Amino acid sequence: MNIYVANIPWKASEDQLKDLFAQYGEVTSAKIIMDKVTQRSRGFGFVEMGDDNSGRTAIAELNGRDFLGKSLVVNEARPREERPARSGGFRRNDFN
DNA sequence: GTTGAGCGC
Repeated sequence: MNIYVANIPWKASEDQLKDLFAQYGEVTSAKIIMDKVTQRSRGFGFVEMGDDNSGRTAIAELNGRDFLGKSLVVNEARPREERPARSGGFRRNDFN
């Protein structure tokens, strides 16, 4: 279950985020997105949970909840940009 | 040492 977490305070770390979600289920991995150049916290991150049910529970319980003084925004994450290597599949002009 | 809408490489 991929979960998108926004409105994260800049003082928060991945461990705190993982610990926060671990209360509602097994957290496979927690990651806070940092800036590419300055490596500073962008204020949002992603949490992956083992159980989809626990993930939904964590979303329902942590969405809008206070976290280090900021109101968290928790939602289901969108599928990441897939990195097409050399997938022998369809091409965009195969319709011709 | 700063900032606060938004989706990661």
